[in-house]
Amino acid sequence: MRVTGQIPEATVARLPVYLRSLLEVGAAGISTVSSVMLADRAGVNAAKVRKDLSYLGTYGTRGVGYDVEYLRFQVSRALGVANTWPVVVVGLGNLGRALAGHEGFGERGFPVVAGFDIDPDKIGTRISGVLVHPLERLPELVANLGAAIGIIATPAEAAQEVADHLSRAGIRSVLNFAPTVLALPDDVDVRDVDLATELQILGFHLQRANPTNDDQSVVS
Amino acid sequence: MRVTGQIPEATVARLPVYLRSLLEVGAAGISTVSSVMLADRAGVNAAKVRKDLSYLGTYGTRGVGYDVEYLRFQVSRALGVANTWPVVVVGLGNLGRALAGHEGFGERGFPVVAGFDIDPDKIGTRISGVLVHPLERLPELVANLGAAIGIIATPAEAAQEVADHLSRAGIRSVLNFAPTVLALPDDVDVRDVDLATELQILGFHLQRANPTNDDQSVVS
DNA sequence: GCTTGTGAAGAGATTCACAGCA
DNA sequence: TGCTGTGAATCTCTTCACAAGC
Repeated sequence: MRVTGQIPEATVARLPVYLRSLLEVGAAGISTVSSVMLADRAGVNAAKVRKDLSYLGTYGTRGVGYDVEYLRFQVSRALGVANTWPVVVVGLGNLGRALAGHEGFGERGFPVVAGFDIDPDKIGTRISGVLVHPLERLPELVANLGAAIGIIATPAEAAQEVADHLSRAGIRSVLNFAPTVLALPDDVDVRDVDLATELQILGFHLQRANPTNDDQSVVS
Repeated sequence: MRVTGQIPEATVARLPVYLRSLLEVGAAGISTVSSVMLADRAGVNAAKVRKDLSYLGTYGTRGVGYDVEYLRFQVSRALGVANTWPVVVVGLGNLGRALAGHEGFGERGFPVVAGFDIDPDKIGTRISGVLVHPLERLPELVANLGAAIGIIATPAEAAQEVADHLSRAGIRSVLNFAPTVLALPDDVDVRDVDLATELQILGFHLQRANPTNDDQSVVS
């Protein structure tokens, strides 16, 4: 007997990757996968796949592997993929526009139901198919549309204020693209995606790989 | 004596956040920060800040704190911010366009120097100020422009092939926005940013917070 | 006094290695 | 025989707690 209780965060973060792999494998007409094959597709090692899946339940068959369709169902269920979580995007500049039009969102149960901006020229227009409203209408529209997730794609200076608005409007999950740390109540779940930071991390490794004169290991 | 050697990955990932915080604090005219203040700005705890900074060297003053300007210099140096790493963007759809025009990149030493796409209508045009070339010219232009980082913003189906092209063209760092796992040689550093996955992780927590009928903890 | 720097303890994640079972 | 499921070992990261030093 196994109680499907606490799933480690690191595992949760990999479940979407496994789900994707299972969809690919299923589309290829394969009906059974081993942990090795899944690991290969997901870019991790087999022991990790087995350990991760074991947190969800005992869904494999020893000597055989996992039934693709059944495992796909179980991973979907664990992720709550059956649910639809409507999303609002705040800030329809460069990046907000791309996010509003990102097809992957709607396909995976995250329809973008409204946009918000402070630019009067944008308000009332459709950007990437999403109608843009003034920020003041956030509380009303979040409630009416049942929005669950807010995406912040504003400049850093505006992000905290937007986050406060979202939080007050009842949003409990925020995906933040603004390069700033948001202060929000504990019951609001925030994930940061900082594009420039990602490049800086790559840059760090490049610099280590190509040490220039003054930047080798240094004794100080 | 301290040897500035191996910095843990988790620390490296936080350095850009500290750097940002230091810039903010500096702009506010503050010349000395404590680990508590920095931690606050960076959204982590003070012990972590001190431990992280201790991997770079001994740059604080007991009883006082850190000199903002000096620490900023040291963190910049560790990150290799003095270097400029030219970036190419492959795939100028929705997202690629936004990335090509993302101001934060150029500002932080990652100028976007060329775009690549297979769409003949895009080739030869400027998208977000970046000239778009056919994929075939990748090797030539990567060499001529000294590009160090490749951003993949294509559909998943095209991503592996693009990654192979980048790798063959000499690119050693890849930022991948395509929702697929790339197979690349070990000397190529890949970071994945999967937007839909981020939402799925938020969705997982939402579902846990609002357990519906069939999805509570289950004994199986 | 106050704050850093850091060993040591603790928590969490990964990997190993093998028993258990089709 | 082959592959899963999982304790145990290991590694990594975080946090604690306090000596060192301004």
